[in-house]
Amino acid sequence: MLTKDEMDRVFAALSHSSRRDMLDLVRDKPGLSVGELASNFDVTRIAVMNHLKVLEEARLIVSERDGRSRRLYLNAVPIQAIYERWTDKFSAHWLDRMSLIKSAAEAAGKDTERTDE
Amino acid sequence: MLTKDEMDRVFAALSHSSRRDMLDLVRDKPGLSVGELASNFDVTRIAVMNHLKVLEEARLIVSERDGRSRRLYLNAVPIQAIYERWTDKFSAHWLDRMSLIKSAAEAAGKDTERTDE
DNA sequence: TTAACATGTAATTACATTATTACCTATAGA
DNA sequence: TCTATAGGTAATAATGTAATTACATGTTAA
Repeated sequence: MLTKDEMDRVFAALSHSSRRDMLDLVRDKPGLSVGELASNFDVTRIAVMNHLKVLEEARLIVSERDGRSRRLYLNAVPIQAIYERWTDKFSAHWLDRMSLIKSAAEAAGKDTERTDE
Repeated sequence: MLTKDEMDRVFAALSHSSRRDMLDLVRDKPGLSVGELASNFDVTRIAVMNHLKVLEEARLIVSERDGRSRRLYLNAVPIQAIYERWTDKFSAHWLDRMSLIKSAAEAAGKDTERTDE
């Protein structure tokens, strides 16, 4: 279980699409270096490092030094915690109420580009 | 499945802790009015409405008019989509690599205050 | 119709995040 | 050593988000 503060950091980290992309890349190439990671983005290496810092402070990415480079890895623990938050706290209720919610959505005409997804 | 743009809106909406709290409240009292929701927060009603707008644009909350008030409901669909993203795209890999990731984290000494060696 | 109420919009200000340039540190290998 | 390389830090500019006050719209009930 994460503290409220850790939860804040994880959600803040996930709120930027480049950072979500970074998680995808590190997942696909565990042990990727900072430079290799940065080469996948249009922004500067420094911008990527700033994002990396946010991800590391949220503990979504962990790293180990390897000579003059640094190897990056995904850390699943915070994601597991979020998964548990949603499933335990939300989904258990939400699933029970799915039909109510869906009908409410349709009645409100807010969900109308596609009435069925 | 959500578009990249819809995904952006959902993560952005979830990034603010007041908005996550609002989801909890609406889940617990489906059909809650805007004013009732606002009474749970220290900020102004307008600030709450701004948050509400973000949540509605992310389709995490839907609403129906009821006379001069508005009833709010949770919409589980975007959460389901995220859940599927993480589980299909991330967790399947992450779970396979848990031990690798954990040992990497410990080697880097980034994941715990305790240096267990 | 009118008063009170519930909600909504606009414009502004304060604050936080993102991306940049310039500079600094540490390592591998000729 | 010296130099190219990989990474890291600091300060700042540009952009985006959050919260506010003031005003506007629409609904109920007397």
